[in-house]
Amino acid sequence: MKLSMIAQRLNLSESTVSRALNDYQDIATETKALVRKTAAELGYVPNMHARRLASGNADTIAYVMPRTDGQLNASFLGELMTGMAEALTARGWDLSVLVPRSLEEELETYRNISRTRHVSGLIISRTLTKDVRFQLLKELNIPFVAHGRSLDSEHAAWIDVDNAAAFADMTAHFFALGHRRIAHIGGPDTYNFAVQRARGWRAALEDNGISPASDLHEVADLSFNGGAAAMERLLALDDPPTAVCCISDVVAIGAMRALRAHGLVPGQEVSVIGYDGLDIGAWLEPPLSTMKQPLQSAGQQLVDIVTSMVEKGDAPADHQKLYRATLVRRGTDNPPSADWPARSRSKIRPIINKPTGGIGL
Amino acid sequence: MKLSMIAQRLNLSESTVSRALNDYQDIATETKALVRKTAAELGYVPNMHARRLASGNADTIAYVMPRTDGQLNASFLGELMTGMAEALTARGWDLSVLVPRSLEEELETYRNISRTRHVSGLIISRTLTKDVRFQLLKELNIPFVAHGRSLDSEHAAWIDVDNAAAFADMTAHFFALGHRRIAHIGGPDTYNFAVQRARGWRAALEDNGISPASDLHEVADLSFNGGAAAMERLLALDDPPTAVCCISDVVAIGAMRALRAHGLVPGQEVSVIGYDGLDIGAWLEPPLSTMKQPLQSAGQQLVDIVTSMVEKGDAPADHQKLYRATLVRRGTDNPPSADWPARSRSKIRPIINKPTGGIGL
DNA sequence: AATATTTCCGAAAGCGTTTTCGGTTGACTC
DNA sequence: GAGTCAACCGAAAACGCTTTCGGAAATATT
Repeated sequence: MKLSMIAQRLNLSESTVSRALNDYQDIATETKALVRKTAAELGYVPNMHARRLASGNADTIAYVMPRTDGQLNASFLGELMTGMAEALTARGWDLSVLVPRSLEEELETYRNISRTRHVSGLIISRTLTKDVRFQLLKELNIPFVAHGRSLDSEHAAWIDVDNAAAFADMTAHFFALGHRRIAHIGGPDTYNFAVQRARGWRAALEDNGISPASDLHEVADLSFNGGAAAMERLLALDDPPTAVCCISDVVAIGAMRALRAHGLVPGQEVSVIGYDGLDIGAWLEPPLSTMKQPLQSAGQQLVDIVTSMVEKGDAPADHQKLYRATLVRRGTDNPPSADWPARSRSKIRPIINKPTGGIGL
Repeated sequence: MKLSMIAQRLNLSESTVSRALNDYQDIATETKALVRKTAAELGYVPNMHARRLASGNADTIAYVMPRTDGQLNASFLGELMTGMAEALTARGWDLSVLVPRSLEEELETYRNISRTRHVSGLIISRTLTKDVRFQLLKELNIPFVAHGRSLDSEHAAWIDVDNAAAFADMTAHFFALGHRRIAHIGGPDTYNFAVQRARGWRAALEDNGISPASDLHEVADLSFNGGAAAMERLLALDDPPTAVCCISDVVAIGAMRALRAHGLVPGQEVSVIGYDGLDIGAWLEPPLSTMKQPLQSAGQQLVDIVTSMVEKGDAPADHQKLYRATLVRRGTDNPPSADWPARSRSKIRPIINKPTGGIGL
């Protein structure tokens, strides 16, 4: 089933058939209809590789998947990729997945793409505060959109959540509940969202006349263990916090475990709010409050943006979109408790049972 | 940077250069070395589309991603895809992702692939008990490997976990702990793994001289809510179980919630074991015991199999591999409690607070 | 009615590889 | 020293489509 067969069958030239199928303007409307009809009848499907070789377009978007180092909130991944795949297949494009093993490999891959152009556009994620990829991709002239901002993303296309606003809201919410010692368990500065979230927390405190104590700002690994360890450090303070803003639900869950290990109940002595809106949070004891971002359509969005850039050559900076996260109150955010930390600190026991990886049968 | 340029530079023909780079036997070793050296120097990267058009090979494996309907344990997804992507890039192949919207669309996609061959092989997942895809893909002569078996997978390539053995182990473990009323919360029969797991549970009971009571076999949605609802039904029984084998961690987590809602503690009055080995389980209260399957290398495995089938034309049935899941004891599997269900059932309160989706700020 | 425009289609040159098929060499055999 | 064989390389035909360009027919313009 090649183009030539349908040409032969209709006594037309290949080029006419090709242009008819591609909706060129210089083909008579009836001819187009005829060609399309017989193409459908014959079950013709163009050969992608031939088409791509001839046209020079790859019709492929590659998603650069972050490596699953440690606990990545991969629930996220499924939704995102579903959105991307759907939007792309609707256009007849392909979704390809790249999982570079290192930054070097990633950059090298980009150089290759710029040579062969076997990928039309890229979607990158896990943006760093200082992220060399923005510069390189711009130089290489590869259309791309980032899921998350960076210091280097000023002239790039991106969609992101307003992390600062989200954490400002979270902090203000704690303040409104009556909390005054509001801590923040953040992440490494290398992640731009970590910087932004810390900034939001700090700004909200200052807005409410509180100067952010540096000992209330913990930096954690973005993992369960990281969250638990950070919370341990907060509890060891002379004047521990009554509320904690966690950079992610995973970290918050670790923090909750640390609280329980000391005989404390999350949302009672110490309130906790996470971020990401993971479903699992609703099933914890007590259910974890969180900030939910609207990522159901993010995949679609990202695809729309990058394909538009590829096809119409849009300026990257024309595609920058900021979303707002919303608070989901579930059970771990409550007014401060009267007897904390006033009550005897001796009640704080050391960790009892650190969760292990488990014991084989 | 095309093949011709490097040919010209060396005063060789294009075909010689091509064959040198592809390691043909009829090219002198020194020539090969020379060609490769200058190719590297010039930063030559072959044009994929040209190569694929000419050779007829797509060098692409497509992963048919299950739609994220409801709570899919997507943590799984990240690891799996990472494994696949790594194994493929090591070979210079591409990973493409398909997310069909419906079964019809999926089958149609396969027919297209068989026409254009723009995908060399497939990796399918979420296999159903009765799964038409096996038959179709075989007819279409598309190399593929399944992640999970089916009634129709006899002559196909697959890797899977021994679900029956896993649930037999789980059940036997409960028995060894002293439990006699051991329930099973399973999934819809359409999923083959649900059938197998139920079978394992039943077999282990019979092996231990217990005839599986049908009211101890619940079928649930594979979701938190499904698990909770199923556990509710079990608790409403005149003679409720003392232990529950759950088809997945997600379901088990829902079940735990239902227990708590009745003032019961998982692993105390009623023991619970899940399946999937989700990390999150270790951070629940109490930590959820589970069966862990070795899926870290599953992606790699799947790729190895399907590429081997594509390249060497291996018989599908030569690639069937069964893995064993292992029990991870964490805290919800304990000997039965003396005062359950003997103690007054009146203590079982109705549900207090069903977790909600949360309330917006 | 002659010229100028459209409208529509075919010819043909790519796109950058792979792969088959011979054709030269030079080395080996007897 | 003629014949045989390997070893090595080039010519050329694909692979199936896109796209430019020019030309013929049909229509519009003067």
